[in-house]
Amino acid sequence: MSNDRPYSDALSRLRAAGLRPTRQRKALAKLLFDGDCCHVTAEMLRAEAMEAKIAVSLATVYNTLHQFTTAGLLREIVVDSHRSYFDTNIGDHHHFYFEDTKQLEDIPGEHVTVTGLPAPPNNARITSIDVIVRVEAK
Amino acid sequence: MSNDRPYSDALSRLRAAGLRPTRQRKALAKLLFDGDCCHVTAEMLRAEAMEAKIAVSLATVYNTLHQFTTAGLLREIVVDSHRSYFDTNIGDHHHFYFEDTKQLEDIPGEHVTVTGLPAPPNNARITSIDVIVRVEAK
DNA sequence: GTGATTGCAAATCTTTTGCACTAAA
DNA sequence: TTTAGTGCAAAAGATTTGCAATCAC
Repeated sequence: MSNDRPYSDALSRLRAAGLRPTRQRKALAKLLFDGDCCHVTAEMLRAEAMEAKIAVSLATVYNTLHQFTTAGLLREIVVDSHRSYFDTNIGDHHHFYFEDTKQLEDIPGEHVTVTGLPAPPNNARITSIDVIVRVEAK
Repeated sequence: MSNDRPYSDALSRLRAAGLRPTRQRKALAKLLFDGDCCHVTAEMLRAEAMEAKIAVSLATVYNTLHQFTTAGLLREIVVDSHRSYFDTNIGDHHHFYFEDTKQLEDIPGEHVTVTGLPAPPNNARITSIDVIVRVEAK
């Protein structure tokens, strides 16, 4: 519990996920999990990396985001047909989406309940229930 | 209430929306609103049109879908970051999304209720609340 | 006739892929 | 050393745009 061990944290997340901790993955994990931004697109993460003087190609950013998502470290949020958002908050929650600014904001999941849903057709299994509240500036 | 006046219906929808009833728009409106398919992508509608021997360019299909959406005749459903779906059902309802087959199915809205939502931040106004239930074959 | 609409092809944007190169283990 | 991971540039989709030709009114 020292004042500075974000790096080892990113490292342990990678190890736990069985992902080889390469320079790029460690750097991106650090940006994602130690940063304050929890909703990112590939382009945004790429920009953050460049700003932090970390050399990562866009292809690697995409690969990494998907690997992290598959590993359960990230969650993909679908709110815009042209852009993929990834969320570092993998707990149960929903989203406000500001259509003007294209920004996402978490809605804690504990209190949100969806009632009245019918059973899925042809005994399909529910993967997830996403609630997107689209808002615009008044 | 004769047995066949789908055409005039499509026509009146266009007129009501203030859209000039061109050959393409009438044909697409007919396919959309008289057809039994209520969730389409641009590609799907294009294919339907070609099958019906209606010459429409893909660009016009896109333009038309957006014009119809803006006019309130269609609603865009965001469930997949790589494809835009348009829904001819503009009433209050939600969706099942079959991730395997990439198919949408309506969930009537009357009985579905979302409770526990906080008020939107910075007094933003709610545009819509979308509930997507993602399912996969068992 | 005149302005809206269309078609086509090119442009754009996001995301994926192939493959030679590099780096973990 | 061996295998996974990376970068780049090219490919692939989906969607849009520019502009001349065409159509509705």
